[in-house]
Amino acid sequence: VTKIKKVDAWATLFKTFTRLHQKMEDSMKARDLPTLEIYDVLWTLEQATGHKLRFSDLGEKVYISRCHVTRISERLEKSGHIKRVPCEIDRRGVWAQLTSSGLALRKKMWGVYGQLIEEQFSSHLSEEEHRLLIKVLGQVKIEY
Amino acid sequence: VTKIKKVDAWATLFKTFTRLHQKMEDSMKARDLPTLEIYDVLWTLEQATGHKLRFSDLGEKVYISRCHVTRISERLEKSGHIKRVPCEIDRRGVWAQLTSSGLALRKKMWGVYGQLIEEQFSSHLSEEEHRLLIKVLGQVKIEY
DNA sequence: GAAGATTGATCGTTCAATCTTT
DNA sequence: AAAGATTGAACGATCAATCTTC
Repeated sequence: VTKIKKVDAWATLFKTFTRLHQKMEDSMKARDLPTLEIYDVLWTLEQATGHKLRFSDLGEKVYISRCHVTRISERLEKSGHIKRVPCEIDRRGVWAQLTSSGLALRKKMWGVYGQLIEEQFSSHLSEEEHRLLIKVLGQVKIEY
Repeated sequence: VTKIKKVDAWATLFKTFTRLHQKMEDSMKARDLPTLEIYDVLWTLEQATGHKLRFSDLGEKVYISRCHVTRISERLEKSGHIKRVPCEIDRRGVWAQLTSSGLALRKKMWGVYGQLIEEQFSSHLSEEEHRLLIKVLGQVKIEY
């Protein structure tokens, strides 16, 4: 058993993820589809009750800042994939409401994204290895 | 043994890495240090023979585009961390030459970065788990 | 005063076009 | 013509300041 450097595990994680992610973004763009970040936003809205979330909640779920949520929502509204709806309960807030066009886009994106995950990632791993990854990476809790 | 969804492994990888990375970038910025991408550039130059690489080679090693290399090098030269040296053998090319100030910055960054890797990542994993991650993630070969 | 969201300004990244050398 | 690098323009992200509502 040879002694390993712990930092090599981090380096491997860094490089593997970064290149995989880059490759997927490239493939999405090549098909004129939005980024995976946008996919995350659409998917998060779809899962929410009523297909809507307040900007602040949306931002927390997908880990992006307030003004970034505003800017992304701006574009998504322009393209008709969400609608901004004033929040009646708390008039400071704004709902991001997924439209049927937004739902369709999410599904269309999944057609490509899901295939990329299979081809570029899952196909290289056994079921046991999938399980292991979930377990090991799940142990990593970020401390603030 | 419960059946798992393969996509959950990808989702875990995605979220864990993204948040870890974000947290580290925040910590670097909080100490007025450059991004991890810049760290990668400096470290790659330091490892190269003569502490220098042509822009095109540098770009390939750190997986960034030509014009991105130009822009980053522009800033690194302004701050004195690299020098642009015309390539004599092939006059189309330009060397990025690490300066002593650049080397010092790389080391200073490592003081923080190395600690972050330990605190936020390695400390949550056993040695065996480190080894496993390297093996499993190493199997993932990106296809173009 | 604090929380939610927006805006103008700034900064960094990316695209397409360009220039030089091979 | 192709490879290496650069540049202006467009685009996207981020910061600080602002506005409204709680």
